[in-house]
Amino acid sequence: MADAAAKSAAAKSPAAKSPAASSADSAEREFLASYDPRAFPPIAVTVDVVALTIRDAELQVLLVQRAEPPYQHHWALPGGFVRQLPGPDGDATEEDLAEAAARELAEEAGSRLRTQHLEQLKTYGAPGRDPRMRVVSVAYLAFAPEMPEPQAGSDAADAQWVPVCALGLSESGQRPGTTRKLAFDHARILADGLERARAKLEYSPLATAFVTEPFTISELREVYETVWGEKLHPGNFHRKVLSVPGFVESTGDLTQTGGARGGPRAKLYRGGDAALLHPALLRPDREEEVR
Amino acid sequence: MADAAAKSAAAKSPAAKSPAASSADSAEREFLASYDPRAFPPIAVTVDVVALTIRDAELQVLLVQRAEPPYQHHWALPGGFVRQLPGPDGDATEEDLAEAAARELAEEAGSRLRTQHLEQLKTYGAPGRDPRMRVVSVAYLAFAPEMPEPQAGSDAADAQWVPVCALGLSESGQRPGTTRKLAFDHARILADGLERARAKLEYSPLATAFVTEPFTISELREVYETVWGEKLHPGNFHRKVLSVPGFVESTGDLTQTGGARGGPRAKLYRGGDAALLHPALLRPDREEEVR
DNA sequence: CGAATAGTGTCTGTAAGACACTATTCC
DNA sequence: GGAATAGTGTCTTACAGACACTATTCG
Repeated sequence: MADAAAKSAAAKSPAAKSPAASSADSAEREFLASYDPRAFPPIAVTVDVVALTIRDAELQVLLVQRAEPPYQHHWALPGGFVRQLPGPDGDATEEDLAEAAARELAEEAGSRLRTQHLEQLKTYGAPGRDPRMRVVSVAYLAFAPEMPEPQAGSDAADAQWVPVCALGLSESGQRPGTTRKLAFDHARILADGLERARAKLEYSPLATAFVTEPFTISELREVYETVWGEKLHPGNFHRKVLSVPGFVESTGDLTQTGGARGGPRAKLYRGGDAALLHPALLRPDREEEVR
Repeated sequence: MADAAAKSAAAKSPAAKSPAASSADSAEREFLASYDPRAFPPIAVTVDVVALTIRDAELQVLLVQRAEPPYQHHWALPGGFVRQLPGPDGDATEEDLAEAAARELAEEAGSRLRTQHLEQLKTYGAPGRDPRMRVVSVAYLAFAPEMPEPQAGSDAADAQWVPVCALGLSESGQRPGTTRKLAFDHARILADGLERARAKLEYSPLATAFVTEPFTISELREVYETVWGEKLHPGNFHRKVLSVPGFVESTGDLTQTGGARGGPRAKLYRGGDAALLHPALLRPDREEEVR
């Protein structure tokens, strides 16, 4: 519906609203819509990424430190403009949104970051969310297994994994004046990303994106416990995971050693072929169920 | 992260990648980012709306007929550009994305359309999805109760409720060359909207957005049956709905008459205060559960 | 009256959670 | 040996779905 701009111009003059008039000047309006894109109100399109991982038994998010104002020195989600690169053949090769998100992640967190999953989260376009101009940001959500080292940004002032609990945001919405305050509306984007992640663990096999294969059922349980922030019953969790068809499949191997604090060696698994978990692993006691 | 455009320019010259260089010319880059928005690659931002209702016991979607090329005479989802209107005080009053979606709906379907629910669906930004220029479209999903008459568009060539089954798209993806082919990637957007709607009926009280209050349990069941395309067991459905706290609440009244083909008068209900259904009303036999 | 519908009762299979228990391994 | 963990068994409760049944209303 890109020609709606022409229609919107027509709407401002009441006479143009009649069906008879709408085809008379259609050629001109089409010309405007087709060949003068800069006549449109400038709206910048960016992508921002909520990249989550589990480090030190904590849920952590990748943040970069802003070098420029506004929000200079504040921490923000990695992200940036969707590009229109000149392609190898001289044509304008354009980036898909997901590609742009993956690129920003690689640029700002280093290419060592291997993301197991990248999905679109939500789009944020409230006027004034960027003080300089109208910016519509398409947010993505990424999951990564535990990375061996903190990320040194290759294209950002600084990049770090930060425990989400250190950011002082409650389940939904930001608590004011606590620790680090994120730039723009990134606290809200992060909160939405966290809620999405928590919900997706219930009915999708995404927990496996947080661990490296092969993994044990206990490692998988730690993912759930960390993301949900609740202790789960080890025995029941174990039985439940194995009862979901396609969630995990056995490798036949065992861990080399038992647990650090004792216990037998555990069987090893890799992710199965299920795209949806059935039955789902529901979060315990959700009486809240917003009324 | 709107200043990423400056960064992206810097990234093209390798020297600028070093942290030392990044603060030297920061003032200039900030100037560019702040005051020359038209220097950015032009990306148009539109909103498109998947507006669903139930008419004649069928799930129908609101479509408008395109008056201009490309896709002239094809049907498309209502939508259009996000505007930057001059406000009453001379300031530029900008539209929020949801406001833009609601406005397009009113303009193209008439203000009589009262939407009970409007939520963001997904954003579509693949290069080439509009043949004229780069267009990123934020899609919204709307639910409306049965409207008394077909909508005559106030700002579109033609607007109509169209049964989704007449559009020849399967559960996901479009079947080629069947009946009416939608413009752009709107068939995919519609398919995504349908899947979202079907899923949301399971765990949210959104079915009530398709009926007018007060309603009977049977009317509510028809919503589920129509959206899911499956017959449900009347007795079990009845008991289940009433067992979910806050889903519906009784008005104490009865229908004036029994069913058209016989049966006793039914109790009337209105929507309750639940935001989430617990337990959820899951779709029957979903063995597919994509493997 | 016959057919269709509103609403309830009952039974079965499945799943969730609580609890208990054994076997294995670390320290 | 003591403590912690892997994995299994069992019991209770809750819920989904199948089926049966009554009562009410339309034609």
